[in-house]
Amino acid sequence: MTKYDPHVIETKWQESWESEGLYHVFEDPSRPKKYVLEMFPYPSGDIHMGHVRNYTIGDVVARHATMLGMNVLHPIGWDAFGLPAENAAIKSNSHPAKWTYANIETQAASFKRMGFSYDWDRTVRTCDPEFYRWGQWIFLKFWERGLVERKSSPVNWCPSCKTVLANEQVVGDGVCWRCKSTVEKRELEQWFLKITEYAQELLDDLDTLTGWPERVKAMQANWIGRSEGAEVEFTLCDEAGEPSDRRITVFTTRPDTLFGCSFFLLAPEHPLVAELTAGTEFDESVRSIVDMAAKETSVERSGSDRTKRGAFTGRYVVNPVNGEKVPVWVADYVLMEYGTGAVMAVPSGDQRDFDFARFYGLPIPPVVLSEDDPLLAELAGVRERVRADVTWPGAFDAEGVLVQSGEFTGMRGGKKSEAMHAVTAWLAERGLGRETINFRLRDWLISRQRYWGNPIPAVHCPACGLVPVPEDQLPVVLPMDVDVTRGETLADHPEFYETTCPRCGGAARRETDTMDTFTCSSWYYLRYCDATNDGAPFDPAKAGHWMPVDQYIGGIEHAILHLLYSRFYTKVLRDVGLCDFDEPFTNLLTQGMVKLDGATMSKSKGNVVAPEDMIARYGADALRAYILFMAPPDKDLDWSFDGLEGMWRFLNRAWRVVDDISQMSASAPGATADDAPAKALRRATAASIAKCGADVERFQLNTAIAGLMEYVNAVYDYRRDVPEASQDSTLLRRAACDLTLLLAPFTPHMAEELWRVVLCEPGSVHRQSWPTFDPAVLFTDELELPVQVNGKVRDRVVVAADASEGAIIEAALALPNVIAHIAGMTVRKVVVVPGRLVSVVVG
RNA sequence: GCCCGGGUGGCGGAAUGGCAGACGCGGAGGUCUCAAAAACCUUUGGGGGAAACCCCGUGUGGGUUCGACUCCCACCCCGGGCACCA
Repeated sequence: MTKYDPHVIETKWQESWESEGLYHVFEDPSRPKKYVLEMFPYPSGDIHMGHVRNYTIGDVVARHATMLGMNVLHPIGWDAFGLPAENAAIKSNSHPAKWTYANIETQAASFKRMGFSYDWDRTVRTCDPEFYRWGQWIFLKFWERGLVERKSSPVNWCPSCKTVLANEQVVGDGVCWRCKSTVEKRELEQWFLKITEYAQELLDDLDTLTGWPERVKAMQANWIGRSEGAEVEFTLCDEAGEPSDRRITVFTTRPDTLFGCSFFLLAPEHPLVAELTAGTEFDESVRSIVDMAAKETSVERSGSDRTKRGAFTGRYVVNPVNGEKVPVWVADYVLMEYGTGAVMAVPSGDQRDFDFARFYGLPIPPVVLSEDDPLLAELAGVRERVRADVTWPGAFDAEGVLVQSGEFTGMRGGKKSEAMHAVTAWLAERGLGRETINFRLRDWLISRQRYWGNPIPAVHCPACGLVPVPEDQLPVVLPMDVDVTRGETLADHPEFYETTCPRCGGAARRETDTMDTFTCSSWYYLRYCDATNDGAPFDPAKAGHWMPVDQYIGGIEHAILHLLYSRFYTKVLRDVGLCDFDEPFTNLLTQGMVKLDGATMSKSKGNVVAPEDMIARYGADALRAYILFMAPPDKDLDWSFDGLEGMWRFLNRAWRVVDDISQMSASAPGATADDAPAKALRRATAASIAKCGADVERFQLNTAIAGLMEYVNAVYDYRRDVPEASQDSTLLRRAACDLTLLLAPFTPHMAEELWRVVLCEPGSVHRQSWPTFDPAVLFTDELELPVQVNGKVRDRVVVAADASEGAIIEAALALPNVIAHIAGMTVRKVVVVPGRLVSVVVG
């Protein structure tokens, strides 16, 4: 009789596994490979419950796959660059590297204490030169392919983080993803990766990701934001309508409404605005709109219930489709970032234009009418404009029939309509427009004005311009003598930035911006395949063996950011010739958040439940099993202490029954019991093996554990129902061994102790095969089938497993409660679902 | 507004068109004990009934089906993403 003592056995086995190299893995082509990966952590400090959940899910999946005989890669590493390290260094008067590496040590110790089955030899830390060197190398490959651009544009600036941000890092109501400060727009010259060149493929390939959750794919599709339409050329003209040689292009999804364009709009930031109004009487009023827009944040400027403001520029453009002269206005609701920053206003077909037209008294000529619009009687078939206003309360933007639209009158209009294609074709023939696809996705701004990041390998040469650092000079090493506590960045270190041009040898300045941390996380999963390679980021053959990641597990908060960037990197590396696959992550599991009373746990709120405290009390195995049991992995979970005690009880119950069975003397040879309890136990064993495996494969880890509880209950039932002297110890020992094997992925330490010490079985439980069973055991001689009368269960019938349909019906109709419910009625039909139920229809 | 996901006991949750509520927490009662803890046993959706058993019940309203938590249509509510996107 031994006691379950997790504190002794857990650390004992952790040390043992490490010295045995139990989780060390190498490529073995003789077995099917499986790459199980959890999103790597940021070394923020102690681990929290979210980590426990994320990495436990992955560990169960990896261990189960290993027991199924697969060649499993299950690595870990740290996403180690980033601003929190700088902030922490300032606070503690230290260096970001010191803080980062110390936290990595702490987290690594916690992960080991949780018993995760990582191959530690493949550990990646993105702030190690051995890693970031290859991030720079990949950047140069992007550059060679024309995917790197340095350009000036209005960018997001976080005043608190003192750096620019990518669009994807501006979240919610225009706040910084990390510090939640409101982001400002600034016109700056920055480095971009041209992710937009892959917009169409990133969108199209979402359809191939059948192993991804719908909502993640929907979020990415939303973010990429494809819309089909046309570019249309408007020609600037003078007040008399005499055209100039100056054209302004607009993007529209509704070229079919072109005849309804009654004014033309420019964004306040549009470069033409100042030029058009300079020195005219309109300059002042236009400037007031421009200034007002500039002062407001993008949050203040958005919101559709806001009154739209604008000013006439005094200039006109010619509508290409009818030669009409329309006034050019500046309007604060036109965005420079989307389309061309210029819009053809069709107030009858667009609510915003409608509001604007009403406010400033501009005409609203109807061009697309609903079938039931009374105006249709007046305007049907009318090609010329006879009406320039409507009595509608708002714009009509649905499908309808064209009126007052020249030769297109009578066609069906709407998005992607007949008229849209016809008008676009007409424009294209005359060189006045073309079909276009517009994306919401912007290029990825990757430069950061921060120290603790991967230096951008570029040199500014007064003679040669921007020059890439040659490959053989990589890495551009991040110097360690920068004092962030004094607010220093690389730009404060002449010994870093003073250099010579790699091309002409003249004096030059090294780039002092670093790369967005998301560049590191966009390819780290490839590095794990070949983590110590010092001649390349990875060997394509090794990546070819392991990639793509079969199962990726992480938080939903990366639905756009990390997952989109990684997909982009993979596609570029494929085009570079380093990968032969299109997508990095075949299956994705987005695990839910761990909350406390509905709120996210955070140190600042002081509502953190520390995993370490739970381990100290119940051990890592109980914590692992409990966090999995609380809810399905993809659902948010509200932490509660109540059930943890129950999980502790379950582990003790399982321990006790295995321990008891291990001490039974062997039953007489050949004396295999075949009574009902023995059959029931055999069936329970087989059913549990089947259920547990199937549940793990579909990530129902909560029901997998529930199934193990049922199994333990079944073993107790047998021990209770059969007198001790008659119990079949062979059968029980088999059950105890199978139970231990099934527990192994979930509670690896307890299972190991039971296997090696209590049951005295040879070798590690984690080197055993997943248990199998004889399906024949699942069949029974007799079945109990529910009998429904008109859809309601009224009785149960016991029949032989091989009974004929006729015999089943006969027996069912003879049941007392069935007779009572069909009395006085006619049996119309009897449905027998084999092995399931009997359904009697009466009327 | 558009796009996703969700709505089941006191609670976490289960049920891949077939007995709704598995498993666990919590509750009630009991066994063991001087007592407690631990362990074990019984019970636990609501209502009626002594019981057999009956009625109601998976956000709402319809539909398909012998049979619907599950499939279809419409709607309500909650969570999330996008959004003055032309």
